[in-house]
Amino acid sequence: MSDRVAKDALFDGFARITKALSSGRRSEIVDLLAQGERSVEEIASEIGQSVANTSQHLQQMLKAGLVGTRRDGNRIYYSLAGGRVLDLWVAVRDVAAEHLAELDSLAAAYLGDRSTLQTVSRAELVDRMRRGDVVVLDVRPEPEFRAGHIAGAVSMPLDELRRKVRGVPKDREVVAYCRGPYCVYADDAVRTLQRRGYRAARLEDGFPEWSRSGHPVENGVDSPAS
Amino acid sequence: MSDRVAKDALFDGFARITKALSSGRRSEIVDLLAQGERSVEEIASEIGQSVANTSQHLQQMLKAGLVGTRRDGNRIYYSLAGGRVLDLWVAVRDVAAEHLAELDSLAAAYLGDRSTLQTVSRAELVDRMRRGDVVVLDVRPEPEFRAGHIAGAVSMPLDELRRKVRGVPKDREVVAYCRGPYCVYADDAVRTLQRRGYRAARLEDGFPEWSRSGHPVENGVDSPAS
DNA sequence: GGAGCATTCAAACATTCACTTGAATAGTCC
DNA sequence: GGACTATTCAAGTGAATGTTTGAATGCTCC
Repeated sequence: MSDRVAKDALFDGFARITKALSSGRRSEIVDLLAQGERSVEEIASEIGQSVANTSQHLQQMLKAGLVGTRRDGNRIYYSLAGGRVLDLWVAVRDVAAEHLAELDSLAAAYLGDRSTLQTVSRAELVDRMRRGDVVVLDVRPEPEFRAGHIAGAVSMPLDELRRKVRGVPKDREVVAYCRGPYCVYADDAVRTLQRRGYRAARLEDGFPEWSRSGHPVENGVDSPAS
Repeated sequence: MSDRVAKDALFDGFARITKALSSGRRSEIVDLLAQGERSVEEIASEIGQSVANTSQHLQQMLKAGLVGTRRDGNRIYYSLAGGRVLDLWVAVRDVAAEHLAELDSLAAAYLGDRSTLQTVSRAELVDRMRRGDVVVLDVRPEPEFRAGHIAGAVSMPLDELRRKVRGVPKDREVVAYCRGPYCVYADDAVRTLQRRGYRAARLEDGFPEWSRSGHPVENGVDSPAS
C-alpha cells in the first residue's frame, strides 16, 4: 500500500490539532481565550508561567491554527481562531468528565466540595429570566463583562460583591456565572451569598457556552440592573 | 495563589484526553474504531504498525478512557468508549479542516484530485432516498456493513463492485459512502462508476456521522436492494 | 534618533515519546 | 496438561517536548 505514507501524513496533520491542546498549560490558554483576546503578558500571568514560555506555547497554537493574533501598539493580542475551536474544547472537557477516571478527584481538589452548590442549566436560566424572578450576576473581572455578557446580567466581580452585597436585592434568587464549568468565581460568589442569607445558585457552565449556544448577549456598557 | 498546583493538575487532566489523540497513529485508531470494535491484530494491520506498538497505543487510550475492551476467547476487542468520543474526533477533524493551513495539501496527497467528484450531504441523501430516485451503496468491507449501515443501503465492497457493476441499475443516480470524509473507498467507487457511464456521487462523510446524527440505521442481514 | 516596552528567539537541560526487539502472560483447544 | 494464539510487558534507542535563562527584535513615544 503506497498510500501508507500519505495516510500517515494526513493523520499526523489531524494530530497537530490535538497536540496543540495536549499540554495542560495550552488547555488553560484555550479556556482563558474563550473569554476574549489577551496579550501575551496577561496570558502568562493568568497561567502562572514565564512570558517566554507562554510565548512559545502560543506559537505552537498559532502554527496549528488554533489561535490568531492582532497587533495593537507594541502589544500582541491572541484570540481563538473561530467558534469551532471552542466546540473542540467543550468536546474535550465533556469526554474528560465522562470518561477520564481521575477527573472527579482533580476537579474536587481544585474546586472544593460542590455538593452544597445549586446549579442552574442554561435553559432553566432563560426560562427564569423571562419570568423575571431571578437576578443574574456576572462575577468575572469587569473587563470580561465589558467584552460580552449575558443579556440582562449585572457586573459584580468577586471583590466588589463582598463590599456591596447589601445592594443585591434579596427578594429574588441570585444566579451567578463566570468563565465556565471549572471556574471558581461563581462557586465563590454563591458561597458568599448563601452565607449572607441569599438564595443563590450558579449557572452550570459559563459565558462562552451561553454565547456559543446562541443565547442573547450584550456588550459594551453596563446593562440596566434588577 | 495556592490553587495554582490544583488548577494545573486539573488542566493536565484535560490534556490527557488530547494527548491520547495527539499521535497520528492513535487518530487513525479512533477513526477506525468509529466503524465498530476491532481486535488488536486487526487494528495493527489497518494502521500499518507492529502489534506490540499498537497494543501500547491502545493502552494509552484505555487509560485516558477513550476506548473500552471486551474479551472474546483469547482475543480482545477494543471499541470507542462512547458517542462523545466520536463527537470529539469530528470536532478535531473540523478544526483541522478549517484552520490548519497544510491540511488541504495533505488531504490532496492522500485522496487525489476530488474536483470531479460530486458530493451529497446527509440531508440531501435523506431527501432523495425518500423520493426513491437514488441507489445507495455501502462500499466498505462487508463485515462493517453487517455491523451497521444506512437503512436501505446495499453492501458492495470495492472488489465486488468491480466484478458486478453490471448488476447496478443505471436508471437512478448512485450514491456511495464509506467510513468517513477522509476515506478513499467511496471516491474509488464513484470514479469506477463514472467510468462505466453511471451518474454517481459520494456522501460527503460516512457511516459514523450518519449514525451519530440520528439518521435511520440497520444492521445484521443484507437489506432489500433497489 | 534613542529610551523603553512587549514579544520572540536561541541554547541548554531533563523528561517524555514512538517505535523496535524479544520475552512473558493469559486464554483456548485438543 | 501441553501446544498454540493473541496480547501485554520490559528494556533500549533516537527524537521531540516543556521549561529556564539571557539575548535579540520590533514597535511606540518623546
